Amino acid sequence: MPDTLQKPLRKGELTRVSILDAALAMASRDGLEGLTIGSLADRMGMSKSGVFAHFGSREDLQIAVLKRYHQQFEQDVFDPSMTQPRGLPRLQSLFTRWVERVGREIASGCIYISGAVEYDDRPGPIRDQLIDMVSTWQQSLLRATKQAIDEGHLTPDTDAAQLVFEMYGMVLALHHDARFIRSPGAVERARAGFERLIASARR
Amino acid sequence: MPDTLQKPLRKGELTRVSILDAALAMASRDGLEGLTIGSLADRMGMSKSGVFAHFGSREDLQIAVLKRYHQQFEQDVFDPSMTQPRGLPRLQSLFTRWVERVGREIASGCIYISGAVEYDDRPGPIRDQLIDMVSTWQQSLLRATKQAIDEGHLTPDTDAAQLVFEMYGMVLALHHDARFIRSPGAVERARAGFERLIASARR
DNA sequence: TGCATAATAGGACGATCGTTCTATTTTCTA
DNA sequence: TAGAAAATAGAACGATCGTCCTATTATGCA
Repeated sequence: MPDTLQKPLRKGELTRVSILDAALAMASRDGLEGLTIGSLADRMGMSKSGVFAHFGSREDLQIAVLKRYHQQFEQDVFDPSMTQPRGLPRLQSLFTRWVERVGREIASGCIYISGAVEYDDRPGPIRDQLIDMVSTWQQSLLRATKQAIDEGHLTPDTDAAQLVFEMYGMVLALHHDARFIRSPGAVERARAGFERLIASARR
Repeated sequence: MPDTLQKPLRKGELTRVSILDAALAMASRDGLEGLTIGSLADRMGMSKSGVFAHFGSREDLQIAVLKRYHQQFEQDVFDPSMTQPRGLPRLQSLFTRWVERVGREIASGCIYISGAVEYDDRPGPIRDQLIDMVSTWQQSLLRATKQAIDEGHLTPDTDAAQLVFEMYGMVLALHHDARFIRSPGAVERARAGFERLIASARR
């Protein structure tokens, strides 16, 4: 094996990751646009320029945060669901894990959702990156839904894209009610809505 | 009638309203937090201090924008629906007018929805005001749904709060897909979702 | 253990923000 | 129409932002 990917393991690489984790936590709470190098430096106990040096620009930092969130999301929601049998079980796993994650994120917030509002009218690399990630996730849901139809778990006349639309709405409503309104029971409502949605497409 | 409410009709009052309209348009596009006195002054062809003088502070301006949005929302969605017979017709009118409005707002954006994300973790008077307005709207939907049950248009075992939760999710998904993803047909999906939702609660 | 290099600190920059102060112009009224 | 009051302009303030430049400290390899 040629040593194309050498192992740097330099100290700087470690602090870069820990900065990224702090930035992810802050961006989850205050939004990607609320992420500021000064406050990030305070949180890290570093100087502004010390933090800045790890990323070429604030925009590069924001994109790095986005990629890290995506990576954690896939690892937490997507990957384990792929071990489930294709069709309805896999689709249910995707949704359940998604809802559980957003439920856990109530105190911090989902960057896919907050980012969609922050960048719906702000063109640039961050918006492009975000749309790419969210679209990928929606495509995964769509694929799993179509497979559930192919496997005969859902009726053949099921509108897969419509079902994904409503699934997404369920999670958006969960995020809205739990995080903004702070009304309890939103996780259960999202689950119940999904059950009803599947039930009406099953037979 | 005592002249408790005299008619000032001063010029300042007129420009205040036109500033407010410009501010509403800008806040719809860029969010309430993106609203800036400098850019607002540019748009109005006025000086910063000239604009500022009409509102005691930026926060007061933001709250004024919020109240104006609320007023237009009620006038556009709520009020005309109240002329419909109570029960399902009224509920359908509320949802349809809501969806139509958000559909029209694709180029600008709904402040209730963007504000929910902007202020889900930002305490203060703006958040309080926003929660008050959104809660009022949700209560209106809940009341109309309960009336539809009472009138026998929906089955007695219908979970009204759950139905409102899913209605809200449908509009959030519409806003998300239309404004962020820019995928066409979201308005039709929201309508179709509502139809299915009502159909399953009808018999 | 020395030394090149990576990592970080400190300070300064221009820009933009909300806000305040004062001066000037416009509007309304007696 | 003169004069008080309202509306607006202009400039300056302190704060914060991202970014750049330079000096200092820490790291890791020969």
